[in-house]
Amino acid sequence: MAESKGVRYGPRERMVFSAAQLIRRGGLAAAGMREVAAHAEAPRGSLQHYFPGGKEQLVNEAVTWGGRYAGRRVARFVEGLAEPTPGALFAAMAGQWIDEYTATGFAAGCPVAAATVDRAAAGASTREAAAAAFAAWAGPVAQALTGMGVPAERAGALATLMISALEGAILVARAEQDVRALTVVVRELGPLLDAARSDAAGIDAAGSDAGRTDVGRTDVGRTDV
Amino acid sequence: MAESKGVRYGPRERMVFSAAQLIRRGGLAAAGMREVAAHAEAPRGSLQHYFPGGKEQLVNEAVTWGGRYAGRRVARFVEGLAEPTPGALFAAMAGQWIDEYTATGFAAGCPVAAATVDRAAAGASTREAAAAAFAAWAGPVAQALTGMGVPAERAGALATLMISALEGAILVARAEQDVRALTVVVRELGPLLDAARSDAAGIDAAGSDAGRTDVGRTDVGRTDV
DNA sequence: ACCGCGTTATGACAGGCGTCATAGTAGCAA
DNA sequence: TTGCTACTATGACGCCTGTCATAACGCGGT
Repeated sequence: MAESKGVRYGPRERMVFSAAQLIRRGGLAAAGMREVAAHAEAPRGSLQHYFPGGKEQLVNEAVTWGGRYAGRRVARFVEGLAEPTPGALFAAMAGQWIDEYTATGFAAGCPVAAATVDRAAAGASTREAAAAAFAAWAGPVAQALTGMGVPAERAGALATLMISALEGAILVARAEQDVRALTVVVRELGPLLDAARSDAAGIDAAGSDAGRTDVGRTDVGRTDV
Repeated sequence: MAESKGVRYGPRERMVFSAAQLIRRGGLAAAGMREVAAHAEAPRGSLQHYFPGGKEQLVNEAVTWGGRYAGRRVARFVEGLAEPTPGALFAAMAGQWIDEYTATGFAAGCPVAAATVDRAAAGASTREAAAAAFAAWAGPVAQALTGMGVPAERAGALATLMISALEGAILVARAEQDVRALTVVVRELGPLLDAARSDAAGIDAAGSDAGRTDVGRTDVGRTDV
């Protein structure tokens, strides 16, 4: 995104991208090889050329891409925040999903989650790709938290909490076809996250709008996943 | 589970049960009709007899069963808690998964999550079954929270938060093949949940072991899902 | 004996899947 | 031109899926 060069993405990248999209919508079963090529407007014959490892390779690259994308977004979110607090970052992360769901419906979820659900039991390589994707996502989050004053030894745990709550809320939201779960976790988790800053002593009790996190549109970055 | 009557489950129930098990492991694609019958040791010909609605009906019943099972477990957890606090309930819920994963590995996840990931975009009926399953789970949780002193208007939100965080942590745990995410969400969320009790004023700041939640084995109920 | 009904058995069907073999095209290099 | 390489095209293979049609079984009722 915004790679700024005028290059059209090549067929290989488009197929990885399309695979991620289709996985987002209906799991691994919905991402048939023929359908991926069609969705990417790429020649079917290129599949065995670019992905000699077959579907497993394609899926793994799609999952890896998803993790890297999420990680890159975190940095964007941070620099787009008016008041950089942990709760505000979490609100921005969830806000991306809220925006997508309200704008275009609840058709798609997280590709890493789908790959985990469908392949965690079998195939070690895809499971490892999913774990790496979560790590590539949690890393920037934890780093951002430390930058906001959260003690380093706590940042990793809070990053895991944020990602877990977000993934779960995405699931519930898709099932309910309602962003309620997403707004709820943002509202309930915001104060906890903000209170984790080491310089935020004494503001953990109800009051204090200092690190107040709003639930709503974020307008940070693009939602063109 | 402990239905106490000596009746063996009929083939119909066994097939629903087996479908849920297989979905837990590899998503809807891993729950083929023939395989469900084999896993349930039920005659293949009974499938079209008991489930004239085809796979969709079977899956929906499996998802519904999963939701009801989770809801029933909540009541068991509550009555098994030494000190009934919201954080302790959450620890017990996550503890069931920690126990299963440490004992038998990370092969299986939540069937409702898998069904949501695989069918939320298509097929409205399965998506509705998933939403109903989450509701059948969140209801008892919210009720238990109010019984612990959480204001009624907050209990629903906290139940959603608990379920979301748990579902997400299950995902991350399976990807990482490590219960870390589960223990982390329990530890980080416990104080927040306990502080939500209306009679818990002033104990939200670091100290107070009153509602301390331990992460670890729970030994509450069976894990025979 | 006979019927009726709930249940099971079995095989076939069409369709989709991932994979592969094989041939073909385009473009650059010498 | 010739040759080499990167990429594309196409059809077929075997396998598995969900579904259906059809027949048979078992057993209680009368």
